[in-house]
Amino acid sequence: MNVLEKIVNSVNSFSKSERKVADVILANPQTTIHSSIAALAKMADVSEPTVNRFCRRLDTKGFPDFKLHLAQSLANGTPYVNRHVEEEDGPEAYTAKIFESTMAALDTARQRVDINAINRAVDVLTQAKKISFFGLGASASVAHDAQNKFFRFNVPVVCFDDIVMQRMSAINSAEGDVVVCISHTGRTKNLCDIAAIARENDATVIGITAYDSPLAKECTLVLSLDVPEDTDMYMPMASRVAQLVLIDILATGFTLRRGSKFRENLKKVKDSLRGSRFDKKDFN
Amino acid sequence: MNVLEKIVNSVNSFSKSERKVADVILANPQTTIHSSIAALAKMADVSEPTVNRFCRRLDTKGFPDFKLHLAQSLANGTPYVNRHVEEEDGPEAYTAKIFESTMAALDTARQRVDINAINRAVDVLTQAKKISFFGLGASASVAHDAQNKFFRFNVPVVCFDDIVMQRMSAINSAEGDVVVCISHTGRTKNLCDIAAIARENDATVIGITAYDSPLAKECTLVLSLDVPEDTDMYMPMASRVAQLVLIDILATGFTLRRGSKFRENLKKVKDSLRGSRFDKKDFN
DNA sequence: GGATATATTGTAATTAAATTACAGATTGCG
DNA sequence: CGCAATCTGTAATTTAATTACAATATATCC
Repeated sequence: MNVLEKIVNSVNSFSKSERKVADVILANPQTTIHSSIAALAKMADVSEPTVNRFCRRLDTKGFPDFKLHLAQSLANGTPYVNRHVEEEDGPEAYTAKIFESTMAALDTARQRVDINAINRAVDVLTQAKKISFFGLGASASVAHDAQNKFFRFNVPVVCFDDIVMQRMSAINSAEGDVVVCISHTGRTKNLCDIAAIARENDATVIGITAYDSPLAKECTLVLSLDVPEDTDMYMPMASRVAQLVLIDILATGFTLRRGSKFRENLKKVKDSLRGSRFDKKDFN
Repeated sequence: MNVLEKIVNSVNSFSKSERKVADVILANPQTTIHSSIAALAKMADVSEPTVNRFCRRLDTKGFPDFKLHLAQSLANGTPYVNRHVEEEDGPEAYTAKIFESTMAALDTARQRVDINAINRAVDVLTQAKKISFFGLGASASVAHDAQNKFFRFNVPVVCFDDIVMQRMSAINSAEGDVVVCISHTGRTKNLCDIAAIARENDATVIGITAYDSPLAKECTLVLSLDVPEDTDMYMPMASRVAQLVLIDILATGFTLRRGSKFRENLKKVKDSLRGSRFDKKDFN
């Protein structure tokens, strides 16, 4: 385990002086790895053996060994152990924290995601006559993104962020159509309705939502992410990124399933954009 | 630069004995970081001062410092390798690869992002009379997401993914207004026009785009991400995720700047959603 | 080709750093 | 309040790293 995390986790088992050492190290991990035990002891206002004991308590052989571990932790990219943004964080701190917590969220998402479900979802999508992406509020932008990606596959794709349009679209769905409902909580009533309506009309409903949620119950197939969300900010952040990555995965699975000649189709779409863009070289 | 790479690169400038040291280190880097200078000297069959001189030649302060650098290189070398999806990948493989390459992209984005620019952007946003988010195609969903986040701050926020609406909105902008233009390549002609128009009308234009692009040239302030994009798939993936995280960061900076009482405002917005949702406990 | 200069390497001495042993201080508990 | 257990610091010791210098090898020039 990462030494920095270890320090934070075992803060309780430290003695008073050891905690002083921990505080100094956590406050300036970068300087610590370039300090001698004497310098660190002075900074923490403790004696040198105390620092040494601190190192040993963390299952390292001594101070030099501890510095080695610390250096590796820092390189690994976890300077800010506490990944939650706090009131007094400066731009440097909150930027790092948000990047890191997002990466951490993606990491857990990767571990928890159900590959089988993904495979079945790709199956269903490749066979779809029409694909609809529905999301409300925060999840609407994810739906838009999905539309943008699947649209390139030359498949009928629809995306609505308006309840009424979604409803009409759901009522008009038929067998062979696939409806993808996106909601982090899975507790948005309107979206549950949409899922139910679509199913009643024989569409296959894929839910990108929390497992065991009301929405999940209405779906044919559930893709759950279960990302830990920092609710302090009252804004969905990591969950939405994870949803986007999931969309990427579905789109990738789609193209792979369709085979190589299909990929030329994608290139055509991309090339079509050329006219609307400045050339890569000759501007300034 | 990575010490290991440095060793490989400067192999030519080493003397005979120094090369012996280099060989031993490259052969067992892991044991090296846990060895004393004496042990390493013995392994390489050279004297201790030779090892020390070797370390100095690599711009380190001495042997302990060298070990520190080496430890960091080793940790840095194996986070998540940027792995490209291949034709024959199964669901398990491409799922893992996409997660990992996204995480890798976020990692480089974090390292390259300009904290100062972020801070200034937050500055500008907190003082804005009106905030507009503009994106086209793939970047439209990022703009939507931004709108969704900043909307909660009770600031006038506007978001258009339609060129005509963007144009009209840009023309109507005035001093104190902030226009955020989002484009991965920064070469979308229409968006460059929008940026120019907005600036002519005294708005502050923030570009979330490639550094040194035509769009960047039209902006007051550029937030560049420079994420390596896997163009094999002909779909923007990692770049969009990075953009989203950047929006998260700006939004977070915004709330922090506004202070704690402001955060209650966010809670109110969130609570307002309650009526549209199923209760957390009593369904099934 | 040999003599001198230059660079390289090693030995031994020195210095710096880390660790240990032990004593004094503090805290908790009866 | 006093004893025991746990911390903490001082000083001694050990270990590791560095420096100074000498010896050796290598290159250069006449």
